[in-house]
Amino acid sequence: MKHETDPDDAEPTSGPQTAGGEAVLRGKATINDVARLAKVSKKTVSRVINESPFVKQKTRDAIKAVIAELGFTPDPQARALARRKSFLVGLVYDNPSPQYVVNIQRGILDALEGTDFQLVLHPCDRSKPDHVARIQSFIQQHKPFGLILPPSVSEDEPLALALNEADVDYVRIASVELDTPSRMIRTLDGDGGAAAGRHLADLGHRNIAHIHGPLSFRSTHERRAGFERALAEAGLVLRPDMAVEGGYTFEGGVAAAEHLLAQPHPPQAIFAGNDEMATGAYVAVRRAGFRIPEDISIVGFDDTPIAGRLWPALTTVRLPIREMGSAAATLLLQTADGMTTKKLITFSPEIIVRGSTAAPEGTEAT
Amino acid sequence: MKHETDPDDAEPTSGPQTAGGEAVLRGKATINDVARLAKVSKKTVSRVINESPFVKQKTRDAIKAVIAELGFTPDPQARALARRKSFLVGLVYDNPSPQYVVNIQRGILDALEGTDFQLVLHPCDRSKPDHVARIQSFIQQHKPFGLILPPSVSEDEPLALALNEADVDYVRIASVELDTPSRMIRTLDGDGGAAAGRHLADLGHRNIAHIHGPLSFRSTHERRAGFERALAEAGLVLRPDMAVEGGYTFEGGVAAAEHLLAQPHPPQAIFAGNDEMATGAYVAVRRAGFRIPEDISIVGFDDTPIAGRLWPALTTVRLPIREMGSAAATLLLQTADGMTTKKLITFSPEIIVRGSTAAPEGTEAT
DNA sequence: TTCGAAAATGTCACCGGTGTCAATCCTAAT
DNA sequence: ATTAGGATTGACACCGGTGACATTTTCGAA
Repeated sequence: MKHETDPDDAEPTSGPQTAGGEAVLRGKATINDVARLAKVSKKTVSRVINESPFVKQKTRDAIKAVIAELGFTPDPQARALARRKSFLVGLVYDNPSPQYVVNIQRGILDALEGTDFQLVLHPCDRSKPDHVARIQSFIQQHKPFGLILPPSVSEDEPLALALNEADVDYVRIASVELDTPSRMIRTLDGDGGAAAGRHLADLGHRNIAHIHGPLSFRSTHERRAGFERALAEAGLVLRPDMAVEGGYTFEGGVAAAEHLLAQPHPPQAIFAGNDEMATGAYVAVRRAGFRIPEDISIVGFDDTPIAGRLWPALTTVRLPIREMGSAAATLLLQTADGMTTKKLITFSPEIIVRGSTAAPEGTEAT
Repeated sequence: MKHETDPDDAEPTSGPQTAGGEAVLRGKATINDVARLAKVSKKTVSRVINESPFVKQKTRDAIKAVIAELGFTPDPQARALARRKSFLVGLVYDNPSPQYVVNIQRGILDALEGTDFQLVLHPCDRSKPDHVARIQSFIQQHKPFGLILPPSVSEDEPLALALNEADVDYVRIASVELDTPSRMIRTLDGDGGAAAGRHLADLGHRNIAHIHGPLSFRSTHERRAGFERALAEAGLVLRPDMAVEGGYTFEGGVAAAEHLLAQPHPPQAIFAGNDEMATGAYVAVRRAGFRIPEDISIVGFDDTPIAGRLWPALTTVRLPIREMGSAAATLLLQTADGMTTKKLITFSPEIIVRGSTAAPEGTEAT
């Protein structure tokens, strides 16, 4: 005697006790309850849940009504087991800037809201030799529906290769086309760098320095290349001794700026590859006794929250990070709908002029 | 004829094809593979996986050897289905300070590293009337192993009540004992506020203002109470017009500080309830043309990364947020080990004196 | 009216574990 | 040598869905 195969199963017999008659949300209804009440097989219910087109409209409506009445929601674990695919979206990151990560998270969460998917965090350390293996084992165990890879993880080609082998979808967020093809969110970092360069050149600066990120980040090169291009268009060049690495970190920014200021001809303006380093530059510049922007102009990149919190507020190149995260998640979920339409979404940076840049003293802007 | 009950099942017969003889990591071994090779029932393997004490040492060793050889890891989804409990730890938050959240995340991830658990993010909006229901439905669907509730979600008593009904474990991070009993991480925010007050009083400030958080946060009251206590010990009082709310946000901090500076007797020092608001105070103070710390001293609370990035660096009350997150996760996982030892872990804040505070002009510190 | 292919629905095993309870194995006590 | 009772281990159903494939409807064409 399993379930009662009684004749009167037309009544909402068993299942959660229906006291008066109102729908019951207690104890969680299962697909079996729905099937019984709708008098169809659980497979058909399953079809309705999964939006299969092979269900007669009338049947579908009836089942949906029962689902609504019971407040039924399919069990993610059971589905995951049967499908060999969970409802988790993994964010795999290794990024020195916490602000960047939070915003990506927010964007992803925006897109995931209302879906069956959940965001799981999976930080990694690319400097460890086994980082790819760790991610592989994460995938093998948890079978995430997909992964989102922001920089610099997105630029990890060995990882991409491994991911292609493994059975996961993923969307990468990066500033360039990458070797391994995949769906991606692309940012035109070069344009951003160019905008920064143009802005400073337009203000009349001639002696401009650049603090860039780690050479292992593609964005480092993109931003610098765009920047140099703009300088060139203004008839300027980035002197080798005016380009210093700052590791995309605050501390790196401080050190790099100190180095620049110690030069025989300190720069009038500094373009930092991200806001963190720009913030570091603020500190170094102040420590050295210079004023911002009167003595030295500073431009950042990313427009993370700190940019607006500094004094004076930081002129920076805005990247719509949250929107990018959201777009990445949306792209990833498209597969779920079956329609794999877009494969690449491009975002353009935009310069946000605030208080940290001005024409050099005794000069007028162009 | 289910499994082959053949005589020669001593050989590693089926399972993943053992080509030469080396262990196979492909295609993920299951508990059945392990059971077959170890010549025991899958239930016994299950016992070993779950550290059941009722397995003979010899059997256990043999099974462990097979597990190692096969590189077997149990499937979280299958376990979750059978146990009606997933391996997810949910972080439910609604906190205006992103820095706080990131650090909690980091701490949790530190503790979860190496365990079978994954961290899923579950932001919520306490101002929405259905926020408790949403969390309930999240729990019902995903059956998280446990939740971690930082402020201000931790102070949500209706939520706590609902959680007690539901079948979830949770650890709260808060600054006071709460009505509903539960395991928790507690911070002595009062002591922190007192440290800030003492520091400013010791420097010789007499006219001290306070920008506090939303009244709906317990920490707001704790911090203020401690602060006032310290002032009282120094023979000072916090005048009502010198206490303004700043919503724990940057913008709120700016507005609150502007309000304070517009008073007939602007304060010589400001204690902000968190670093975000302190950062806002920096901006307002500068806009008004005052210097920090020469004209006005500022103290923050939390010691989030921005504190060290400001110029001058912010004197603040440090809360070991990351460690707290880690402790919360550890507390949560204790249940997993069966031994529910500690129920409360207390962290004490500590004042970090940096460049934003100094004796008022023309005065010497005590 | 009849027939065949497409449309709709159902059957049944299985995903990879765990819970319950029965069966078997030991070991010390009789 | 027996035997009771705890220590181990196994059998089997089940968690709540999905996949592959079989079966039944449905409906236009012959």
